Amino acid sequence: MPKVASKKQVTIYDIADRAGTSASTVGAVMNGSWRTRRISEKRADSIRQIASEMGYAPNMQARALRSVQSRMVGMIIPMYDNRYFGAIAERFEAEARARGLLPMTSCTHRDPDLELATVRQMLSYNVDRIVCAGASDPDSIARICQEQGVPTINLDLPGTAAPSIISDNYTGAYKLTEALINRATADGHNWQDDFLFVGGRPTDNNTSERIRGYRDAIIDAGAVPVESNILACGYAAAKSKAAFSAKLLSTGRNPIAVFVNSTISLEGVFEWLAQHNRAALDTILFGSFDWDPFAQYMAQNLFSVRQDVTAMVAKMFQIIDTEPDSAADVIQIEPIVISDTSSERPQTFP
Amino acid sequence: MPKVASKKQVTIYDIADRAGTSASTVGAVMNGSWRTRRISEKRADSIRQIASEMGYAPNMQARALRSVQSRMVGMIIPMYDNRYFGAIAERFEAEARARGLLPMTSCTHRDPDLELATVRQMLSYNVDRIVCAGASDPDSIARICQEQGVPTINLDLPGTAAPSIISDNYTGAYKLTEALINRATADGHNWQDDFLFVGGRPTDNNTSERIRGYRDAIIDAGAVPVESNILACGYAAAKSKAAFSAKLLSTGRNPIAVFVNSTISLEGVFEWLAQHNRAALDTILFGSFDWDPFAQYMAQNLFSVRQDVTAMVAKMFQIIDTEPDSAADVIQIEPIVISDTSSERPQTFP
DNA sequence: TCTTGTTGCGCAATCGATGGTGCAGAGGCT
DNA sequence: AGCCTCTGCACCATCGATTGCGCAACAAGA
Repeated sequence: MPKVASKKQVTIYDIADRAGTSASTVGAVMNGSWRTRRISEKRADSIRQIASEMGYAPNMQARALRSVQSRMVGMIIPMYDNRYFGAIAERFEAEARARGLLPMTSCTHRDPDLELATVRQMLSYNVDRIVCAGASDPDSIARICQEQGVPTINLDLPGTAAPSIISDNYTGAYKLTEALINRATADGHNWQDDFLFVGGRPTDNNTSERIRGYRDAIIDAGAVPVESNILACGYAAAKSKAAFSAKLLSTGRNPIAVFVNSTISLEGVFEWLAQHNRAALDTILFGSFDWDPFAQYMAQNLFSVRQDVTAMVAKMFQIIDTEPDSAADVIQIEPIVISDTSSERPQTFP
Repeated sequence: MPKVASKKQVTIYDIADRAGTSASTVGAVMNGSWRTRRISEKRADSIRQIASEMGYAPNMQARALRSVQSRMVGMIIPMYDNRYFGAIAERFEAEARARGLLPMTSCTHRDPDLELATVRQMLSYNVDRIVCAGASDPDSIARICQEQGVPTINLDLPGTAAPSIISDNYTGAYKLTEALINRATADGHNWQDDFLFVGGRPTDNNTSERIRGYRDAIIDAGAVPVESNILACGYAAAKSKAAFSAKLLSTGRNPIAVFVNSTISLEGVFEWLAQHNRAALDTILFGSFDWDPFAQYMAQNLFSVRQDVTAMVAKMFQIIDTEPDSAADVIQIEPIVISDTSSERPQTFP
């Protein structure tokens, strides 16, 4: 990066000169500690006046260097390619800003090495806290952060070394599966052998909990889960597309219902169907764990689970605000199950 | 934010002690200036060895305080609720990381005040550069950054006070409009009075350029643009939904074609149609300036313009890398026009 | 008048890395 | 032996804000 001469920054020394006082007094006034340092109201006012005239802004580097607190909070997140993570980033930034903290978010592509490298980089900048959203290995991250005395907190995927805020994946998946079964049954389908689960990593907590919910709902409906119908092939659209395609080509028939474990996996499924079997888009029942507006409005028969991102991030900051070093509890937030939108009144033009 | 005791960070002084040398020597070795400071190869090796054993990581606050360069680059962006801006954030982070810079991105909701406040906050942290992506008022931002000697660069929306990298909106819109007209004509429709333009802000450069492309393509097709068909009502889904709804209710008929100026506006249009006029989803021709996978796969008759985000961000960093203080040129990158996907072979099961 | 307390503020060290400057010792030349 | 040139490194001030400590001025009580 080419260097450009950085011009004058107003410092507390400049203000002290103009105010005929000392830098420490100015510093105390500017950072709010002036009452405990017994600076008079009058002097504080005049300093504030001069500071605002001169356009003073504190140098956060200097403050962080001296006080160790940087007022930066970092977050790693897998991707920005879906509404769920987009909303997490957005809420995280808003809540951080509301507290005067500088949010730094970085997407790490579900790559454990990149996650660690990014966290190390953030630690170099003395971030006060790190949020691991959807991290592959939150416990390793928690460990290296603890060495530096930086607390972490997990979002979306839980860990055992720091508090975690996640959705109630089991219940969400159970209800979503149940809704699909009810609809399939109402439509007179024999869904038992033709109800797929597509996407996700079998090793991650979210996927395994959702599979558990999927299985239990099937069992409670009096059927037997078919293991070969569970295609936990990863999240990426290309992977779910390939797995879904292979499954359909091997069975030679359309499924009745498909539980898709993320919008990004749903993208792969829809892409394949749009290209090879468009009619099935209107006949198969879809369940999506995560919500996307286009999928929701366009598919006639889509049920979604929408995770309560606002509540999750709010809860997370509540923990950050109140508990300095919290236990590694897992807090579950109930997601919202959305039935398809086809219930609203049609209003067609002739 | 509660304070947690921050433990020992390894510093150059700790390493100097263990290596039996001085902090300045260690510093020189760690930051790469050791050759010009005539540190011997042997000593450099032993210091590096010890540093890695002790797990040294430089304190970037201290470095930034002393050297003025923070190695942080900030970016403001409107939202993360669509693929276009999500991709911009993702590419920005990747390119920054490849250069050893710390990316900081923040979404500012197209709110000029929030944009300025966020930029000021970033300036407090001495970011080396600020990228204004889709900023409402990039020139004001450029001005306050210039006061601090921090260069800026505009992405997506141009400004006059800093270099800008944008899509060739005129050409993209012209081609998109042309494609829609060709299809409508081929389908035997009389589209001239029923070709809407929905979404965007008439005051922003992208919208006005796209409207210009839309108009010119209509004129070149031998028709006359209808001003009341241009609904530049803002980008938000709720606004486009309301404008589109009002238009349809006032004319009492479906349009033949709709040019929608962003996926977020398309969301509003689709939402209204899904709720009130679902059949029209399959009959109206849609053009979307910006691409979304679900919209693309699900709509039978959607043409999209996909902006070349990778090229745009690469070009931006090329300017950042090579030209210290570049002229306020506007560089246009050609976007890609995508016809609907209905051309691929169908493969339906019985 | 002299101690004791309180108010109001300045001094100076400090955080960790950077970079200008100075200086000892080795080696070469006359 | 005396002088010069390099080599290799150490010393120290500095960036801007924070903070422990100290001290003058004044009031109040004895």
